[in-house]
Amino acid sequence: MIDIRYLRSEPDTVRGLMARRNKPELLGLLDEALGFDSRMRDITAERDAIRQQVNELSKQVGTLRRNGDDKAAEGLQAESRSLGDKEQTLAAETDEVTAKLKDVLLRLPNIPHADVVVGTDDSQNPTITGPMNLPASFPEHQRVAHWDTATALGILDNERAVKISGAMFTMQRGAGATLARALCQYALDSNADAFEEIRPPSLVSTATLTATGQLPKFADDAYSMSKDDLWCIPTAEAPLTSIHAGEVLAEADLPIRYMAHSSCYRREAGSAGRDTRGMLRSHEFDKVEIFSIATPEGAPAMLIELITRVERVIANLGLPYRIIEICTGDMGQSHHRSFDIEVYAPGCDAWLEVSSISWFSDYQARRGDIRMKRTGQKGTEFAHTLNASALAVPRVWAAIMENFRQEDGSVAIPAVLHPYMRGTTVIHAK
RNA sequence: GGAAGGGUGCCAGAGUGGACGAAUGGAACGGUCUCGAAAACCGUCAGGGGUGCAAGCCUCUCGGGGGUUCAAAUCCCCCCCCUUCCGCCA
Repeated sequence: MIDIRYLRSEPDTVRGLMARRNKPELLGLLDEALGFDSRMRDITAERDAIRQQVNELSKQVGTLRRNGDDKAAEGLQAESRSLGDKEQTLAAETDEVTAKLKDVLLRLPNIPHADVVVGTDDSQNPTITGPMNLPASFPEHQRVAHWDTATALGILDNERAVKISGAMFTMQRGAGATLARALCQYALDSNADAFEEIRPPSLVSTATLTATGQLPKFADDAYSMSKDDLWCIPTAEAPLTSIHAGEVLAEADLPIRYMAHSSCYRREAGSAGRDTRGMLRSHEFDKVEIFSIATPEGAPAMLIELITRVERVIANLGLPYRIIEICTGDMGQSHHRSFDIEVYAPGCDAWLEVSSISWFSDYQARRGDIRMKRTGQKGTEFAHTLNASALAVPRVWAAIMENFRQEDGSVAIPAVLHPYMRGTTVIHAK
């Protein structure tokens, strides 16, 4: 959520920053929020004034009763009772307007950082690093789609995955399955120097998915279990963020660094039929996420740290990659500033998004009520959250199949993964 | 899933309708004392919302939500969570 007090005190600044997202309807939402807020404060003030009178009368009733003056007490009770009726009407209206305001605020996206490049869509995302490791040209034997290579090697069996679960599910076998797991282990080990490993729940509550921003607006994208009011996590970001929901953290304990490997579940409601072959898009995939809660002033440095860490993980695999910044028109709902790392896949002839590194400012913290207390100061403020996919398995797996395919159709495994491959350094057909 | 007992501030813990946003103890922080520390003593010590230049004032919050009442931590209802026992189970 954005800060309603910020919007209230500097509406034009917020309008200006939000306009950079190039979504005109957002300005209407801002005005709606301002309207509800103004109304809410008016009736709250009125309601509280009546409550004050009721509280005072009740105190007097108590005193009169104790002194045995029941007749006077009854008079005051009657007076208080009629005030109570008025209070109830106002309270009902307050609740209604508050709910409306909250609904608008939950749907409003985050305010982009002032340095984010303005654009309308992903075609305007600037490349800020690279391309790195990109050869001038690729030999023919690398111009083969990973699904063909992997199916021929017997390490990808999507046909049976579809039989088991339906369209857009994948299944790796043998060295292919080992490779998927090796990538996770490698990504975790690469960040274990500073990040505490977490094994969070994969099924989470509505509140948890609301904190990170998936709900209420993107409910169709998530799998839900209506019997139990639980949701399958689309990313470990959700449970990691809510670890400290409702807590007040000491400034001295920040930044907090967590990492987690999890399966991720996505309905891909808007993209049925797209990227249906191979490993580019599926309903269930594995990912290692790195996550941090930082102070507002510590957040920019943490963003750099996350980018640096993810870049190192990808670069050490030897894959061609580039880093792009997400422009205002392409930014996600919760993002304050965001970067993607893409790897090049010569077989598909496409840049594949394999990691997203994001700074959420206090947007998620406000939704999840994650606060911090400054050393030696009174009061609290919202912390900042940031996260990055350290490694999303399927597309990296696919890029390895295409970049390291050899003339005989086998695939060489990057050296950094060898420790996790049970001795396999090249995947040959069985 | 069934039964019983619980959920109060940073922690422990009192509070069963009115003087309670909450006794008492501990912790923490500030101070006095001290060369310094300990002890002792004094003080501070919840968060949200509204309002105000500010000091302050008002309001809400005792797991969550509803209800009864002039008045609820306290009475009633629903839900959640924790503990123990039983059942089931990898």
